Amino acid sequence: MLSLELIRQHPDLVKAGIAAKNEQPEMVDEILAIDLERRELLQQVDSLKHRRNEASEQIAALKRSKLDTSSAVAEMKEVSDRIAALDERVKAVDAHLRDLLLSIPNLPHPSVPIGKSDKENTIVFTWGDKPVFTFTPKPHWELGESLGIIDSAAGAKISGSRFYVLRGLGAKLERALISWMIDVHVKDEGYTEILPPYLVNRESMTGTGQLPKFADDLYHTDTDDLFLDPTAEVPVTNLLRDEIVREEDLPIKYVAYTACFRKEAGAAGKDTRGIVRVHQFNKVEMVKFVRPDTSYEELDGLLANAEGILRKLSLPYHRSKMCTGDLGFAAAMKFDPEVWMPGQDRYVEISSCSNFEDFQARRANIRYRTRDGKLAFVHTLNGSGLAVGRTMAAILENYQQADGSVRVPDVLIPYMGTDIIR
RNA sequence: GGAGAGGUGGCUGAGCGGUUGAAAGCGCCUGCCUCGAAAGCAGGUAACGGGGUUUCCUCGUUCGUGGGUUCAAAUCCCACCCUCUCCGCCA
Repeated sequence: MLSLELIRQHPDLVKAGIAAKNEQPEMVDEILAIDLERRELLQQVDSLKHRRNEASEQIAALKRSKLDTSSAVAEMKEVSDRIAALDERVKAVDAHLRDLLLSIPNLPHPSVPIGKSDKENTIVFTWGDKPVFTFTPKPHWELGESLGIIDSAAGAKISGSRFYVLRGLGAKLERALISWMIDVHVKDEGYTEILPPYLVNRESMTGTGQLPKFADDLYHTDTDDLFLDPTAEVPVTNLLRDEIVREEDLPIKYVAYTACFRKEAGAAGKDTRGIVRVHQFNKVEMVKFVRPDTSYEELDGLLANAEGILRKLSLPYHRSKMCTGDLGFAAAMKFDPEVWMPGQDRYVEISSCSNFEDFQARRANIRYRTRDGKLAFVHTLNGSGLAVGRTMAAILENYQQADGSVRVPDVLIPYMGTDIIR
């Protein structure tokens, strides 16, 4: 959510930012009109309420001196009726204004390159040497099937398309990755581990920005109006919703594993093979709450933490910087580390690290008290560290051998109890 | 699922139709004291929104949420949500 004050004072700047995200800048004019109407209504109703408050005191005084109050009471009854009518209009206008404000995207940071789509993202740098094979490397779905560790047919039977079953060392590798990633972030990088609920309420989804605009991508329970997490970002960020933290407690750094559930509504026909685009996947997510003046520094740290996992696994990757058109709804700046998949001859997004500045903090009302006693919104950031299913796919493709077996990366051997999957 | 208790400021917790934006305590801030600190003493300390002569003044709203009664609601009534205790069920 943007501050109304910013929209009032710099409407053109806000419009430009919205346009850069390929959204509708006309919303700004609508907001300004409604804001004006709201303020006019408030002036009327507030002065009536002032009168009512004064009259109430007079009536109380009359009663105390046992005098007649009937004429004053009759007059105030009329005033109260007018207040009720105006209050109803204020309520409607407030709701409309709030709906509009919740539908406005965050503004891109001024340094983010303008661009229409992911085609205009830029590669910041590339790390690692691509593995050299004496044979044609296979995609992970072929390896997974021949090794008997990824079973897409079983997933389709028991759930539907875009579901899969892991078996044996495949299941163990997934579990090993989750444990190891969390251990790295906790032991080496100072994050606190969180294991949150997978089902969250409407307020939480609104707080991080999934609602109201992206309901189509979410799984929803009709009986009690709960939503399945599309990412641990949602429950973990909302951990501090409506809270006030102390400045000296910032930054607060959480890491959480959850399963993630996404309808992939707009992805028909895309990535239909393998396990890179599915309705349920595992992810280890890092979430930070920081002082506003430090948030871009903290974004660098977050990227280093996400990419550290790739480096420890010796997986080649590059860092992609999102242009304005590919930032998404809530981010002011975003980088996607993308891992090399030799079996598919392409890079695949494996993490996404964003600074939301105060956009989520405003929606979720997450504040901190400064050392001189004032209240201010924190900045929030999050990044995958990493998407676990895609990490497994990258390991299979990068560590495969001529006979179809897969070496286990060194750091995972203690977690796997073996150095080879065959 | 059944029975009961309860949701009040940064925190604990009083209040149960009008003088309560809300006692008291804790915390925090300022001053005195001190070489400095602690203790002690004195004072201050909610958020959000509107208006203005915009380091301040003023008005309004807010006591879980939403309705209702009333000239007037933290206080009375209704519904819902949440927490705690006990019972039932259950991994």
